[in-house]
Amino acid sequence: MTVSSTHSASSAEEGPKAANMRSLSRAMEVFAELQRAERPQRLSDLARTCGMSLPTTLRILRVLQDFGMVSQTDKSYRVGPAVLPAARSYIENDPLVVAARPILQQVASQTRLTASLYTRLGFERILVARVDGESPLRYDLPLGKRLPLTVGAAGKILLTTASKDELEQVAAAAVAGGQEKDTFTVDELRSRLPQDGEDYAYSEDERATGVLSVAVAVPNPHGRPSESIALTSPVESANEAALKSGVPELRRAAGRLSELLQGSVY
Amino acid sequence: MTVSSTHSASSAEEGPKAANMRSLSRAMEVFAELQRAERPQRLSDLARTCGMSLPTTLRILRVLQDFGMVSQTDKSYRVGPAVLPAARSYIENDPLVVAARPILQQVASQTRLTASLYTRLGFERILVARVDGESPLRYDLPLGKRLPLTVGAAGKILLTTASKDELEQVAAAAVAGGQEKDTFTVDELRSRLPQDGEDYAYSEDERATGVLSVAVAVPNPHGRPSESIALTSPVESANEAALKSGVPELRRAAGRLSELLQGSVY
DNA sequence: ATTTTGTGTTTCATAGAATGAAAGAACATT
DNA sequence: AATGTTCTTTCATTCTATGAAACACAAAAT
Repeated sequence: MTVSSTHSASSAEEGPKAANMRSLSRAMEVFAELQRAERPQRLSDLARTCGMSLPTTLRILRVLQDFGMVSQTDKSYRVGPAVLPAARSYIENDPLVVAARPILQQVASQTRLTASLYTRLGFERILVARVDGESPLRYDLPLGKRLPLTVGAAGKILLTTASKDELEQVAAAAVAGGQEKDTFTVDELRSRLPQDGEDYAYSEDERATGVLSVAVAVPNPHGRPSESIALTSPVESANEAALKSGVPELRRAAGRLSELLQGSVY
Repeated sequence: MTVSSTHSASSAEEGPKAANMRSLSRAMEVFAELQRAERPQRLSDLARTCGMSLPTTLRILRVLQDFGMVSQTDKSYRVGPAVLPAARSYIENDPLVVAARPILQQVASQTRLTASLYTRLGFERILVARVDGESPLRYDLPLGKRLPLTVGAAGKILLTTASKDELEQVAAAAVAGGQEKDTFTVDELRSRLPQDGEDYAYSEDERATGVLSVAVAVPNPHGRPSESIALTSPVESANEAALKSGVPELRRAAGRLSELLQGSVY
């Protein structure tokens, strides 16, 4: 029963990184940097940003390219097409995501709101499934979008059980990531989080203006949940009370999903 | 001006693999195997299938897990959520895919058929963009789907410039992948491909029954195209003539996309 | 043309990381 | 409990990953 995710901080700076598999770790950093960059990168850029030598970076890119994880045109590298089948595989085969879809569907139709499943990754959360309610939130499907933990109901609820130490890391990461201003403190973060005793989080105009949201965590055997489900609505079509009335429904859904994390099943 | 993709064969068997970065190559094989499996895998399964020792496999999984490329629940491993942001990054930032969208849109609206962009990956092709015409082909969005090269217009057109040697590899891979029967020969494959002089391929009931398709390749500086665009329709709403009348439009679209592969642009 | 500056690529000796055998823990099954 | 299986850790050895340096190439500057 493990759902761990160590992943030491590190963005541009040096991360004390996991001891093992240096070359693989570095390769993943290059890959991550390619995503972060959002545009084709030259070899020398990548080498500098990732803090490794040109030959090493080149060798990494060549192998990743062999597997389609990286593409090259002329002298510039970018994320390659192999990530698409990988994502498809995740969406279609991940037991939690697969199980979540009908459950979200049910929640959405009962509440008539948009229901989403997030999973934590490092110091962010990722939208991994969504079923729209009556008033969809956006035109594009934001599946796979990286969102902060510190903002928005579905992020905050994942932090309620975090240790002081971890909150500090989260706060630091948020500042480093530019999502919070430099003066952001752990106390300020903690004040946003649900009070003890509350098992849901609420947000209003937090992550996006005009958007209301409630979220509950999906319990797992560790007591450190890494998934949350949320109800979201544009401010025009719902109010705080309407959203909060969906909380019991959310709780039930979370409970059902939680069973999948107990291990026993698969 | 390089768009290479060496990627020595290898599925379950030993591939003479690229000499470099053994650990990284092996890690990518584990990752590929996780996708192929389509269900959570145990450590020992992965080690056996990939032909590596348990400790090595374990170490690889741990690192991949740190980066979210792999998830673990209990004793079983699966593809992790980090692939979603990666795929998103690809779709939103890859210059070719980004440029293709409006072009496919135009083709689709002019022909009223579904227009798709495929890219070759190893001995398969992957759907990387699609714009539906009047009669959409399916309910689900098959983005990232792996499809054979040997079947379907968009696959075959990518093989027209292939060397005899490469065709042999393709044929062998198709047999090994179970998409073709054991007796499948290079000549049989070649007979499916467009005649010399034709720059488009046509297929009918090939990859899927009731589906017609024409495709052209997107030329690149090597003369070994790895992208193709296709028009597709269910048999009920179009016939061969209707599809083929879209070929000029496809050619123009391919020409525009081709410019992006000339390198000079970025 | 010639130099300069900035890249990318290859080579090579060395350090140190990746490796598998073996031993040791956890489990599961009998 | 006892057996068999799978997972995990340790550790000595090997071979791979590494960066310096030399080389190649291109673009810009002189």
